[in-house]
Amino acid sequence: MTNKLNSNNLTKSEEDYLKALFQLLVEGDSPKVGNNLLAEYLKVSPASTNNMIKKLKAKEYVVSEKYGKLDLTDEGKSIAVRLIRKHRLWETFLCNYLNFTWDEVHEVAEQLEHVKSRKLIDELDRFMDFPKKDPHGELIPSADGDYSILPKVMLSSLLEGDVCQLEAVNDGSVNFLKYVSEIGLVLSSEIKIIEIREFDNSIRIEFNNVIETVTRKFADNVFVKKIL
Amino acid sequence: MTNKLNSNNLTKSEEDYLKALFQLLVEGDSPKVGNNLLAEYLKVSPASTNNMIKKLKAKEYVVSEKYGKLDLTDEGKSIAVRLIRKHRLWETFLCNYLNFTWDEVHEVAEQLEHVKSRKLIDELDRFMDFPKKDPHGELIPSADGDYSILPKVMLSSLLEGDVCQLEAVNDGSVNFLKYVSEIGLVLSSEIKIIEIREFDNSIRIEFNNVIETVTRKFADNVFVKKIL
DNA sequence: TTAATTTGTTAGTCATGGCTAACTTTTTTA
DNA sequence: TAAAAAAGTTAGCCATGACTAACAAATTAA
Repeated sequence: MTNKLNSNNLTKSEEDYLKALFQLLVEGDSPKVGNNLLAEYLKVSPASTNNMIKKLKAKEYVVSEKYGKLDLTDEGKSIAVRLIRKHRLWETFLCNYLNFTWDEVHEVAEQLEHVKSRKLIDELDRFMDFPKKDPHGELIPSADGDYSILPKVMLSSLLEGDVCQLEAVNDGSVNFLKYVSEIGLVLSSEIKIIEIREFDNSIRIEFNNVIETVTRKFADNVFVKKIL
Repeated sequence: MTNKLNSNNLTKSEEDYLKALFQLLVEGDSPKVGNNLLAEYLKVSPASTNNMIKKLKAKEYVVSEKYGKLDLTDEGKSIAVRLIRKHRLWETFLCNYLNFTWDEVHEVAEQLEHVKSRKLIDELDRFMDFPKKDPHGELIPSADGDYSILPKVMLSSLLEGDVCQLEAVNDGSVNFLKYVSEIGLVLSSEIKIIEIREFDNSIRIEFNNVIETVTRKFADNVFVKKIL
C-alpha cells in the first residue's frame, strides 16, 4: 500500500491530468511525452498544462526537468491505474447491466471514475464477478493495481487470407464505435481478410457471412488475434 | 417536460444549493427559509449563499425579494427532485447490490447524484425493478418527477402500549444510522412502546424480543406507522 | 417605539483551473 | 551552423465559489 493511506485528495482536474499522462506514456505511440502533447490530448492550452504539471510535481506525482519530458512517479502511476480500473469497471457495468452501447459508455464512465470510494469500486467488481475485460476488450486493472496491456495486433497489419478474432477496439472516438457496432462487429467476431487494395489501402473483410470494405484508418483501430 | 430539454448545465455547487433549498422548503420545519438558514444547512458562510442565490435567481431557479425569504421556481423544484431521485436510487443500489450499510451510503450517493446522464439513472431504476423506497424508507421520486412524502409519524409521538412498524429513519446523521442498525432495528421492525419516562423523556421500546431504552432525540428521528 | 438582536447584503480577498499573449529554450532543417 | 519552427514557460487575465469584515434592513424584546 502507499504511505499516504487512502487520503486521495486529488481534484477532478488533477486526476484527469494524471490519467492522461499515463495513457500517453504507456499506451501512446510517442516515446517521449511533453507538455504540449499532453495539452493537446486534454484539449486545454499548453499554459494550463504547464501550470498543472507544476502542481503535480510539487505533490510528487510527476517528475520532469525544466524544458524536459514528463514522467510519472510510482504514486502517480498508481493513481492513474486506479482511475483506469474505475473507468473500465464502470464501462463494464453500464454495458452489461444497464443496456448502454459501446459508444455511450465513455462519457458517463468519465464522470463515474471520479467518484471517491474504495468500497464502491471493489464491491462493483465483486458484484460483476471480477470481470477481466471491459466492453471494448481492454484488460481491467486488479484491485491491487496490476496493470497490463494486451499485445495489440492491428487488423491493418494482417495479410490477405488471414483469419482473426476481434479482441479489442480503440475507444477514443464515439463515431468510430458507433460505426463498428452498426456494421455488426462485436468482441470475438471472426474476421477474414479477403482483399487488401493497394490503390487506397482499403480492406475487404468478411465476418458473419457478410463482406464489408473498411478503410485503413478503421483497421488501425481494430485489434485482433490472428488465428489462421 | 421542461422547455430547456436536457441541457442541465448546472455545476455541482448550484445543484447542491437547489437540493438543499428544496429540502428545507419541503421537508424542513421552518415555515420560511432564509439566506442564513440555507447557509447553515450547507455549512457555508451567509455571504457564499447570498452570492449563489443571486446566480440562481438570474437563472430563474430561485425567487425572492430583497431581504425576503427564498422560494424555488417550478424549474428549480424539478431539478431538486431529479437530484433526490438520483440520490435515493443510488442509495438503494449501494445497499441492495453492493453491500453498503445504512450509514455508509450517504456520502457516496452525494457524489453519484451529480453524475449527469438521464439514461444512467433511468436504466438503474429499471435494473432494480423500479423500487418505491430507498434504504431509509423514503419514497423515490419517479422518472417524471412526482415527488411525495410519507406522512411522518415520529416514534416519539406515540403513547405507552402503542405498537408500530418502522417506516423510515432520518438519514441526516451517520452516527444515528449506525446506532439504529447496531441495536438491530430495520425497516418494518415491529416496535412496542413499553414505557415513557416523564423524568428524562426516555422511552423503553420492545422489538425482536429485546427491550431497549432510547432517548427522545432518538425517537424524533425514527418514523413509524401505528398499527395498534 | 426605541433598542437589541437577528438576518441579509456588499466589498474585497483567496485558491483553483481555465485562457491569451509574449517570451525563452530546444530542436529541426536549410 | 545559423535561421526557422516547435516546444516549453511566464505573466497577467477571467470565472467559480469559497471566505471575512463591515454594514444595512428587518424582526423581536424591552
